[in-house]
Amino acid sequence: MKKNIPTIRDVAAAAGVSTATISKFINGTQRFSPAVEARIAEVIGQMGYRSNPLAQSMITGKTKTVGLSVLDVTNPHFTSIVKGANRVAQAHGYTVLLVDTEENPGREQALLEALSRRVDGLIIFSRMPDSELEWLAGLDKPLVFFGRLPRMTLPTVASDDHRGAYMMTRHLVTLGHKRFAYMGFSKSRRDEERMGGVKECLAAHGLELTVYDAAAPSAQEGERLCSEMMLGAGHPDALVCYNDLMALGFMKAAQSLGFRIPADISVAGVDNIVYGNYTSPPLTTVDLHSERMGVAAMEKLLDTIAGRPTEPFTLIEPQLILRGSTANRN
Amino acid sequence: MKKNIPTIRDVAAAAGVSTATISKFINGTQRFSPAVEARIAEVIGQMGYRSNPLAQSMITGKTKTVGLSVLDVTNPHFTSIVKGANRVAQAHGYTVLLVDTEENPGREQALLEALSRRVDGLIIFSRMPDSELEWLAGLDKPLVFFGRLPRMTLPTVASDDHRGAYMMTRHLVTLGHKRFAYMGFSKSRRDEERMGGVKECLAAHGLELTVYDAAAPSAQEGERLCSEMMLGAGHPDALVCYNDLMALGFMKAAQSLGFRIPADISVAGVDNIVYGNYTSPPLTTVDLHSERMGVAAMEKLLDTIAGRPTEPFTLIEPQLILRGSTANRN
DNA sequence: CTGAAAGCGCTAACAG
DNA sequence: CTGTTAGCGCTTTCAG
Repeated sequence: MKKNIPTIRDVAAAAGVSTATISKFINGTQRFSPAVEARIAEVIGQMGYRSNPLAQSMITGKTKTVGLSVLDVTNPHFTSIVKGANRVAQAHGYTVLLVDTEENPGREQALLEALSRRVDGLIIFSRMPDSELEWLAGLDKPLVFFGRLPRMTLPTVASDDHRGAYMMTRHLVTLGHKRFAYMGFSKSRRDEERMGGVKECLAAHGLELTVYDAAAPSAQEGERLCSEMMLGAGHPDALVCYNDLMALGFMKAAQSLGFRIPADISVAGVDNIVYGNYTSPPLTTVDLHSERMGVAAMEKLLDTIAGRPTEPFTLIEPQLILRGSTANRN
Repeated sequence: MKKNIPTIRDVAAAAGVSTATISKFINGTQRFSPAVEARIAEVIGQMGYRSNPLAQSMITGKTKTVGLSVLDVTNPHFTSIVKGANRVAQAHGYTVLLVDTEENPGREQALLEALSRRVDGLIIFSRMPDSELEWLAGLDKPLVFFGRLPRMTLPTVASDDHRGAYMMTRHLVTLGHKRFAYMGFSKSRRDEERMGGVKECLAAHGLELTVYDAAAPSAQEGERLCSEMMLGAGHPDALVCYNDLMALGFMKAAQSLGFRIPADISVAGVDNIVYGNYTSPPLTTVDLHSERMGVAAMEKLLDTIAGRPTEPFTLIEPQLILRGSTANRN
């Protein structure tokens, strides 16, 4: 099974030319006499030679590869981003190397460090504290970050979470809801923005907000927090969740506790993951345009790599998606 | 922004030792006098030196990195596999580089080719025709393949799809269903096995099967095929889908056409994706133990890389998950 | 204990 | 058109 992988030297020898010639031929850097080209092509063909990208990268400093690091490949929001990024990268001849960091946040730095040296640029979705963000710049690679940064030192792509949450809340207020709850995930950088949007809107209408905090942005946590929220004295009549996953979990648990959605409580999520379509009732949500975020981030990265000028900050506008999980109380 | 990344030579010079010493120190290959070690550590620290993994890999031939190629990161079945594989890899100090091939099957070979030279081994989920499988072996890398192979030339991990489908069908027959339909996805290697399981069971009970074929293993296709299946003369009373995604789509479409599930038709999927829990009714399915498959594949790969002996073939047993989308007709 | 030197596989001037 | 000659940044004998 140990086929000796041929090197450029083997090929050169077999074809009776120099390694430089092979190199130039492979990369199309230069043309040669038909006789030589034919010979080279033939030898390469029968030896099954492929240039070693590592050696190639080491000298050119280019890998035609970009890294994309996400928090959880299991979350549809992130996989949509991946889809978008992938499409753009492929169109430009780049390969995307995906890394899932959530399994072990402690290893994130090591992971990114390792990845950064193997790619031409990085797109990062991270929960890293701002202090460590400095460190990212030290990687000395073109880099695009997801989310709003306090001091915008890195090129970023972000959704307008505050606005999305505000819009959703505004809608629910208009529908006549009075007792609001927000199921958040405070470990996320964006939780604050979303909760802020909800609060700001409620404040403007003189309404209160009860906040619940999940340990993970998952359906399971949504289920877990449900009984706490619904079985106290006077449950809320409108719930905005940090994301759709949590909303899905909540709805299931609420329904199995005997509550009707949206009759007893309106539920809304954020992300517009595709599975929100398949629940009963289907989930009202805020579309953050995940895929478009992936596209924008990859375009920005590729521009940076190519030395093209780019906007340092792209904000993607949210959009309300109204479905059956919210009702009119007027 | 252009920090000159320090090389081993810079460090050696600054520390007043040779590059060889630095190299050995970094890799812990050898110990040195406390004085020297302290000096080196200090210099490395303040220069922020990190060895270049490319150069390192080029010479050692090891990357401490493995590639995992999946058909669609958007499909929960695959992301579960990723989770499992990731966990094992990290536990062994390996980094997983994930690649999504479905966007462009035509580019799959190029993608794998590129990836293979950058990693110590590969785990591949592919729709590649058997003829091209040969080519994979030619990559000359430790490699684990998902699915049953005709001529088992590669180490593989597979679910027992035939058995799972048989079990599910058996259960539906026992429940008293008479008119069976199978919604397949013939482009997949596993479709045949699943359909075979269904057919074999039905044949044993003298029952017929109507087959529908989807263009993609997606919820959207499930929705699309629904009207065709349900609005003809005499619709089926039991449907087994190639996967849960298709089942989800079908259920939604059927319900919006006014059918009740499972009263009018029992629906079952395969994969046991988490979202099957959040539909109404929740989806009956066959758990293929995706995550366990990822674990098994990664263990097998790591064993191969380390030169440890391994079973060439691992079969993961399926398990029936009974939920509300199937009913008793007796 | 420490260093000199020979490359890994490939590209990039620079000659011819 | 084609070849020579330096390395890229690092590891690894092999001496000292």
